[in-house]
Order: sequence, then C-alpha cells, then structure tokens
Amino acid sequence: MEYEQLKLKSQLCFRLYTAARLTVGAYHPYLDPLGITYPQYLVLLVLWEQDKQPVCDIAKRLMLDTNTVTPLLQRMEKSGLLLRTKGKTDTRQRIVSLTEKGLTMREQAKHIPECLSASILEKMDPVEELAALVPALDKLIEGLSER
Amino acid sequence: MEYEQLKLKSQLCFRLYTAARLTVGAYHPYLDPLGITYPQYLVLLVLWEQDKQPVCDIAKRLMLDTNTVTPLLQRMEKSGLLLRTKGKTDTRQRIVSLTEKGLTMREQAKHIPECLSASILEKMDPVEELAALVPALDKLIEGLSER
DNA sequence: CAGATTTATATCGTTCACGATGCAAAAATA
DNA sequence: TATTTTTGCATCGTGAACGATATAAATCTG
Repeated sequence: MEYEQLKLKSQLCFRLYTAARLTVGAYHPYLDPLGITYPQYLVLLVLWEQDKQPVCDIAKRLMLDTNTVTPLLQRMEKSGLLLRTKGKTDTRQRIVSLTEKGLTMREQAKHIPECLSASILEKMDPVEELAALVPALDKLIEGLSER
Repeated sequence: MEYEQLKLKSQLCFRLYTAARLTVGAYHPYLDPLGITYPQYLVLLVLWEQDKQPVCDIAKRLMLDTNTVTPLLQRMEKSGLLLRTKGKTDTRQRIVSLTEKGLTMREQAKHIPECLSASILEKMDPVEELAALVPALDKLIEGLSER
C-alpha cells in the first residue's frame, strides 16, 4: 500500500510524544500538592543539585532555550521558590538561587522518584523493557541534539 | 544499590520529555514547507487513514481530550485543511472531513516518514536500540493510559 | 414519559515550547 | 583603542496541553 508509512501506528515520534505526555501526567498527584508543574520540578532538580546558577546553565541542563526558561523562572520567582539576582562578574547574567521555600521543598519532594518508579514499574513488567528504554532514549537524544 | 536504580528511573520522564521535544523538532524541516505543525500532522494522519470522523474519535486515536483537539481542528479549518460539519444521526457531533487541500497534502507528505527514519537511524546505529524502543513505549503508554 | 445521567463539543485561563526579535554587556578582532 | 561579533537574557506572538466549567443533545431509569 502506497501510504502504509503514513499510518499512525508506525510512528515512533507519536509514541514518544504520547509517552511523554502520559508520564508527565503521572507526576500530577505528587506535584499538585506542592503547587508546582513538571517543568518547574525539573528546574528544582537542577537547582537542588547545584544552587546559584545562571539562567543559561539551567537551560543547558534542561536542553531548553532561555526564551522558555526565563518565563518559567519568572513564574517560580513570583511564587517564592527562587530569586534572580544580577551577576557580579558578568552583569548580563542572572544568577538563580533557591529561597527557603525552594530549599525546603526538597524534603517534601524526596519521595516522588520512588513513587513514580513504583507506579511505572507496576505497569511495565518485566523490568527489562524499561531498562531497554533508557539507553535507547539517551542515544536518540544525543543524536538529535548534536549540531 | 537500590538508590541508584531509583535515581535512574526517576530520570526516565525527563528523557521521554526531551526525546519527544527533539523528535518533534526533527519534523520541522518537513512540516514547515507544508505550513502545518506536528500535532496538525497527527490529525492529518488520522484523517488520511479514515476521513469523516467525529471529534471524539480523532481525540481517542491521538489520546488527547477534546479541549485540546477542538481548538486544533478550528485552526486547521481556518487554514483550509478540513471542514467541521454538524452530525446528522447525532447532532451533538461534529464530523471532521478533509478538504481538497487536506487530501492532496497526503501526496506531499508521503516521504516524511522515510526522511525522518533515515535521519534518526543515521544517529541511532545499531537499529536494535530503535527497535527496542517501540514495544517498550507501547507498554508504557498502555500502562499509563489504563483507567 | 419525566427526571437524572452521560456524552460530544466548546470555552476560558494558565503554563509551556519555541521562532523571531531586541538589547546591552562581554569578548574577539582589526 | 575602535569596531565587530558573540553571548546572556528578555519580550512578543502563536500554538499546543490541560484542568475547570458550560451547554446542549442523547441515553438511561424510575
């Protein structure tokens, strides 16, 4: 059939797109009580690993551009999770630092990865398939991000 | 160690989220000339498979809700790709049908999957890793969508 | 058949992604 | 040093996603 390749079921990207949406959705029960979104959670993960980073470093870790990250950080500043202060050595930079609220949220969030793993693993038996996913996604990301 | 495994798994969502974004981005060179977005391309895939479907059937195929699909279809109607006509047997329904423009776009789009596979495979050698991705994603989607 | 419930679609508000563009500061180069 | 280029961040506009809510029409139930 001439258009066989245009069938939805043969599309890898649609699977990725759907899996990503559904997985982010699975975080809702845990992030809603904290009053944060999934992208905001990612920012917190980065800052919990290392506080006081310029916007561009956060963007690099998340593989996003500043035009996505800046408004995200502005909303997070507004909700009291972090501060954006002018850089001293490089005044173009905005150094992002966690507030007390942002820091203490780490404690409330520390069980989220386990909860998510549990609920995903519960539905992904056997584990081997899950394990196969990670290196394949890494390779895909690496390939698509290289320039 | 159990902690390492949990840490690895907690990053799965970020990988999915990033891989999905980058893969959608890889469609840009092919979709921009057609003047459509990736979600609009997905709608076309569904309609090329079967024309004249109600909104809810399209939403089901894409695993999206009508509050996402309705505005998407409205934009596509505005750009002349499809029509949304009132259903006859069930007047609540909106039957979505392709216009001439939407139908002929299939011909222009038919090489997109090959192009994408080629550019992804180029970066995903060996192919086995790519092949492992599909059933694993299917299982994940199935698990997360069940309710 | 009347009332309750479900279904199909739409609207609104918020938050992301991201291309395009702007601007000032830093770095590179003439 | 003066000029050009690059970098870091921001703003704007558009198109998704999606929770909450609304509104008819269809369906179920008593």
